[in-house]
Amino acid sequence: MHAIREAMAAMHRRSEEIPPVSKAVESLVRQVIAQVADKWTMLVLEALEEHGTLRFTECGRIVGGISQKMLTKTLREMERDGLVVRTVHPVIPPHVDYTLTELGRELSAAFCGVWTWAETYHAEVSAARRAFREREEG
Amino acid sequence: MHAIREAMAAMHRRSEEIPPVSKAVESLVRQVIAQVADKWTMLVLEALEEHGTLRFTECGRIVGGISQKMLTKTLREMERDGLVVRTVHPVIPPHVDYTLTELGRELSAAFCGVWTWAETYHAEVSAARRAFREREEG
DNA sequence: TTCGATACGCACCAAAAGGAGAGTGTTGCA
DNA sequence: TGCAACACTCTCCTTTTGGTGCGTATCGAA
Repeated sequence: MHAIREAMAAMHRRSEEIPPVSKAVESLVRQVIAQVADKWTMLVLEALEEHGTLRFTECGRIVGGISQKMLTKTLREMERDGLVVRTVHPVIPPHVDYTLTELGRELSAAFCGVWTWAETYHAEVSAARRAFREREEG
Repeated sequence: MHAIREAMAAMHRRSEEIPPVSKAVESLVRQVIAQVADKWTMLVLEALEEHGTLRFTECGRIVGGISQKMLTKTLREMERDGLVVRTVHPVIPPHVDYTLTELGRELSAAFCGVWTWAETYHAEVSAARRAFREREEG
């Protein structure tokens, strides 16, 4: 799992010089993570995974609590990163739909663990928060 | 995996009325996800998972590129949510260290899939971005 | 003739995220 | 006397995130 960091650490041990190519890959992985580890991205990903192909408004309704602006932005970024395909049907009124790519489905599967964690442990998190607040106050 | 949503959908089908208790759980899961699906949280989680117990400055160095302010904030929130334990050794100069709890280790394991995805597919994401840009421009 | 349907774009604004740099408190060492 | 060490905190500032509401295109239906 942490092959890149380990390789970098080994190189670091050998020469104190981290070659720029590894740094580039590191930063790319980080950038991808930062992009993708986003609330709306996760929610849209899950909506598409569950419902297959969705239209714009439909997607927004299923995700819930997202503004049109953020939905547009999130979907555009996901399209740019190759997670969804956007298909425009040139009819009136306009009809656009979104489907996960294989890459998107893979990411969705990867996030599955985090969803499971949240569903399993949300009570523990709540308890921890209460305990923390009491420690702070009392 | 999507037990809550499915249960809610079923209830919705039956009565058009979603009971407040399920809504509360839903929103809690969402809140936990939103909190935890954060760039710095993921990075700190990984640093602690790999290195075990870490001190403040050490943790910041390993994560890399994080300001003291954000490191403090992230660690406090993780402590509040029961992901890390903060131990203060009352010596001079001060010595504070951070360790993952069981809950934190579980979350780290859950995120493992996302790290693997990023390491596996970052080249595909880059390619998709290039293609997207070319489509936009050309 | 005007309204509704769809998938946005745009402008304006508030709030939060995040960075840089200075300050703090105590002790041991030079 | 004065600096270094650590783990912060505080202030000031810029950037990003996110919300609201209005505009737009076109056609069919009322």
